[in-house]
Amino acid sequence: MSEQSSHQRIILIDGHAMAFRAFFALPPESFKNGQGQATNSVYGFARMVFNVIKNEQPTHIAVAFDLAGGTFRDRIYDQYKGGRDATPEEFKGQVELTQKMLDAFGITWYTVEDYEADDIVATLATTAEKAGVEPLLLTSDRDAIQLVTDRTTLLQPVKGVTELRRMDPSAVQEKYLVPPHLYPDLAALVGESADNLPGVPGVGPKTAAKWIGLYGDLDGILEHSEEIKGKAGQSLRDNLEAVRRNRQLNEAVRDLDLPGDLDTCRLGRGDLVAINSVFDELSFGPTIRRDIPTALLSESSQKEERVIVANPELPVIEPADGELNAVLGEHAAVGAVVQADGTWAEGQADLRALVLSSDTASIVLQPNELGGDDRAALERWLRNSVIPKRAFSTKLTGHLLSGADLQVRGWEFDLALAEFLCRPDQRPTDEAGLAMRHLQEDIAQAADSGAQQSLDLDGVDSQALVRRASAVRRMVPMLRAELEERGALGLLRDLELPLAVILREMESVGIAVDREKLDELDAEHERQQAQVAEEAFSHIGGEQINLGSPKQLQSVLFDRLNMPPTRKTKTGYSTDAESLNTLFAQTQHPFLEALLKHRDVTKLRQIIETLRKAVTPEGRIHTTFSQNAAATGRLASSAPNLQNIPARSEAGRQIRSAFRASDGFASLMTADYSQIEMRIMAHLSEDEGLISAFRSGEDLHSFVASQVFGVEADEVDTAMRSKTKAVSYGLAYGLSAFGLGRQLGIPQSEATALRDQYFERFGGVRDYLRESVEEARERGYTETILGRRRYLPDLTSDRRQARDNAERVALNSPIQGSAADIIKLAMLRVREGLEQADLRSRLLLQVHDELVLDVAEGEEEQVMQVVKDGMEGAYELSVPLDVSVGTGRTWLEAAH
DNA sequence: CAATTGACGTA
DNA sequence: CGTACGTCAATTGA
Repeated sequence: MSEQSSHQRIILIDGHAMAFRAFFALPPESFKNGQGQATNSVYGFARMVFNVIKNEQPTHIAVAFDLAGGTFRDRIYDQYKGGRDATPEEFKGQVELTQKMLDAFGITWYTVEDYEADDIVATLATTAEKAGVEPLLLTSDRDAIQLVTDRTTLLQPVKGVTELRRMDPSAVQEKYLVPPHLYPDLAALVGESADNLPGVPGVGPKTAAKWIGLYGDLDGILEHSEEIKGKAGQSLRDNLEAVRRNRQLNEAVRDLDLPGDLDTCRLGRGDLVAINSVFDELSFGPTIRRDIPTALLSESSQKEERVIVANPELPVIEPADGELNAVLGEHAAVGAVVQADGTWAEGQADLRALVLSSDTASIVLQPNELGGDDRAALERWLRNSVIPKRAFSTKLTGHLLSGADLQVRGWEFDLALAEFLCRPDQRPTDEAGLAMRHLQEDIAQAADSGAQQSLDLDGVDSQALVRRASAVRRMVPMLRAELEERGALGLLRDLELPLAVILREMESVGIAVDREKLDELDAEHERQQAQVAEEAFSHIGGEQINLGSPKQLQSVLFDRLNMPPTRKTKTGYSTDAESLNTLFAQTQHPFLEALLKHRDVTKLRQIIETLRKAVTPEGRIHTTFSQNAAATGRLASSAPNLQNIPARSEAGRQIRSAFRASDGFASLMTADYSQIEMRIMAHLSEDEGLISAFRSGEDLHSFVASQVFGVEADEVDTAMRSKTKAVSYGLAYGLSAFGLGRQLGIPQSEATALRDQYFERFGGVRDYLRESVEEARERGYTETILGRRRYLPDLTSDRRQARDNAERVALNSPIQGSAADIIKLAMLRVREGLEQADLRSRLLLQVHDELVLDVAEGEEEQVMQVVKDGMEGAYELSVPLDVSVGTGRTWLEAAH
């Protein structure tokens, strides 16, 4: 690490001045925590800290605050800093929060009774200079200008708190017309309105600077005040006392007695657990959560690390080499790099470099360039399941290594998953996305900077890779501690981590697709789309509007055809399917029918098109499963999403016939849980009625309906059944009587009655729902059967809307989340069962309550057994888990 | 050109 | 004014 010298640098921040600026830089109404406390200033402060650390790479940092109550300056001049506007209501409390946040950051802050923040800054700057540490002052207070020297630089905020101007002695001279040490002299003459210090009337910076030029300094001017001619001279003589007072007040105190020494201010004492808990309290979002640790735990605050670059000629992973063996053998993190955009080019991503990082050194290597012995050593190391491996994303890293024909065993920690288990509502920790963004930045950066001081690995900055890998390594213990605190370590180790391996395989295998079938479907829908569009145009006078434009539709429907207004949206009236149906019921206008049909066909065609584009040359589609996208713990599928392939409409379902068993396999198998969420509801609520409904083995909704309506099972008609079904599922979603009524097209009063009737028979459900929300409110989180938590601070919000929403989430999360837990367990069991029985059949997809598999010739019976057992026995509820299985040539045929 | 919005597919 | 997602096209805004 050649560029890093032993140069030390301290950032000194005037806390009050900057907190106040931050307050005005960001709108308080957009930054509120769960208690309604404004946090905009705190947020701005955090961003400022991040920026300044990132840009200046300091080794030390400290913040100084004023104390309430006066200082010695007030005793000298009772109008000092008078006449200021009252502190804005929303600023109150934010300084204390900022201080609390700084504690979590491990940043030392000071207050000194009777003195101002500026005096603290002056003292620290003086001390630092003496110790050979370069001070950088971050304050908007002009009193700090006097502190600038050739070793001390002032960072003056220009706009907000992140846009800073560097003020060194020559910059001060240029802007203020005097050198820094004379600025207080000038300010004494000119006055300082911020401190309510009036200067000499008629004397501005130019005159003051001229005088200083003539007489050397303020003392010289005062000595020769009688000689100064003109109006300004007289004005000076009339205000000598004020000038002397100003000068006395604006002199910074440089010799305060502060606790600790410079080392107290050293950067790198942050505590991730504390940081996150304080961010929770502040309701801060994902960006700052990601940024702050990188700054506070950055390389500059750590001891230097040796970097070993392994090239073909360097035999660095030979186990005989004691030191390097230790590097690889001990707790290493693994980092990896991919070349392009991570899409499935020929089914494989392209690994360009791999970083192995330990506490003592990092090794950068290019696995594909490695010589035979080294390559073999690397393979052995990666395959050894006893050696724990960690990565930011084990799934992504696994893909990359697999692309280089390297197999990994012994994954022990995954930062992205750990982070997700701690903060499931924090959205953008999409592992691939985040890693990719970083990598692309690296690549772009490497391309930009022609001069490379670090080794260039095909345009990838090896230093950046090392920084990332060691960041991962250092973050692991912190996240682990946090997981432990939240009781989620087992969830990571026993569920998510092994699942990541399975998902990697599923993504890598992909699912076979019948391309001709897709082409066929596409052609058919294209034809239909054109036909229906013509039909639609014919009903509005032949005008060829864009049927996909809500805006154009609005003008046709509501302006030209004068149809009654529908539900309001941000941009006008809604034209969604429900609104159009309502309009059709009112107007019988044939255009609406054609439009709805056109929507249908267009949607299907889009889906088909998306799928067609996703088919690889090998005739397969590889989705990506995210383990950290859905806050309930469900998986999400993307690029393309294979969890929303049409199933409800007949036309849509045909798309499923394009998914087929792979070559060399006999059939596709689908296996799904029936009513898993209602079963979980029965389990969690311990409602006897619901439990016996499941144990009876009869149709659930009919059984429940017969209870609710008090009729025999064979007297339940379809209307009763569907109403009951709507109530059942509505309950799990926190549905209101209003919503239920709308859904069923019955008056709200009737919906209320229906729900009451339901609760009369299933009182346990009502009690459970009520109690579970209350418990969540007290604890601050909901929990699934496996202890997966979801934190819901809004349950105690005083904003109705936010609270109601959180309550619905609290009702649903344990149910949806427990279902997700169960099918994840099932996937581990199925995968294990297939391996144990030495079967070739393989998992392909998971669709929340359904698994899809490739079944090899002759394995159908065995696979069915493994899958059924694996799923049904995944978790023991107080009701049985029922799984139905189907097989067929295509996904459509396999459905049941 | 990137971000947002409306609409709609799934469980 | 029912939970959880991802994707598309049109639109908006920098």
